[in-house]
Amino acid sequence: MREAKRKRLESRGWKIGNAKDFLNLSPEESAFIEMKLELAESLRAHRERQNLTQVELAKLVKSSQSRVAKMEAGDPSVSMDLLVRSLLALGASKRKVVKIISPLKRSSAI
Amino acid sequence: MREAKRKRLESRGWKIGNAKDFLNLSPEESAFIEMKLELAESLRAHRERQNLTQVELAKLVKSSQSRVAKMEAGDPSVSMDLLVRSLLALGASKRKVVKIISPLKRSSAI
DNA sequence: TGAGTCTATGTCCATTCTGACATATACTCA
DNA sequence: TGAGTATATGTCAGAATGGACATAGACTCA
Repeated sequence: MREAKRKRLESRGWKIGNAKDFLNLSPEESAFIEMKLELAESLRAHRERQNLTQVELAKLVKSSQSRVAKMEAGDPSVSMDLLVRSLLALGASKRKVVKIISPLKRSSAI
Repeated sequence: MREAKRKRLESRGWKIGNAKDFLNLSPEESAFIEMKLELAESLRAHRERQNLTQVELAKLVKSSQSRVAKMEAGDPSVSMDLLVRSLLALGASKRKVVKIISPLKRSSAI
């Protein structure tokens, strides 16, 4: 719990300041964290783009809302595997932007 | 042990034939496996280009020869995290790695 | 032939990650 | 106000993955 919290804070630090040497991280470690954060942001962006809630995405990837929240928060407890899998699931998802437009044209939206 | 072997064979199958529906894998699962195999190949390529043995690479990434062998073999027991970390440790650029694992950019799905 | 080197495979136990649950916060709307 | 909905955070038991070890196979060289 100590370590977990520290790591989470570190991630946040990266997200905001993006300082090179925020803490004693090797270049590879930094690159790895940055990649995970990019995936996390991308995940949120794509989810919102498709007007899905975290609960819906969770169902889509057979996970839970809380884990989706952690994915998007760049929580250190989520693996790159899970992030990538989720992105793939979102990409393959055929549920579209229908929700907003549906009153006008029902169902036609792809 | 049963399941593990099955998955390993599947991976091999993909590597060779790259048949779409070799076994009942969803498109996302297939894409994910293919990504891991690309990372695995890339890892071996990088290592060999630098004339390192598996033992030396293992030392570099604080792992063991057997695990390196499994990484390069695309064994299902190795995570994408480990593959990416190892590639970065070998000096692969973040950009290059992202190119392999960033799903939605390459598959055009939104 | 046999020793040396490199890689592959199986197994074990410890560490890490995951889904699920509980709970809290924030926002909207009536 | 309070109910409804969406997201955030903590926790934990079980699943997935990790390093290490043993061992086998393939190859070279003397």
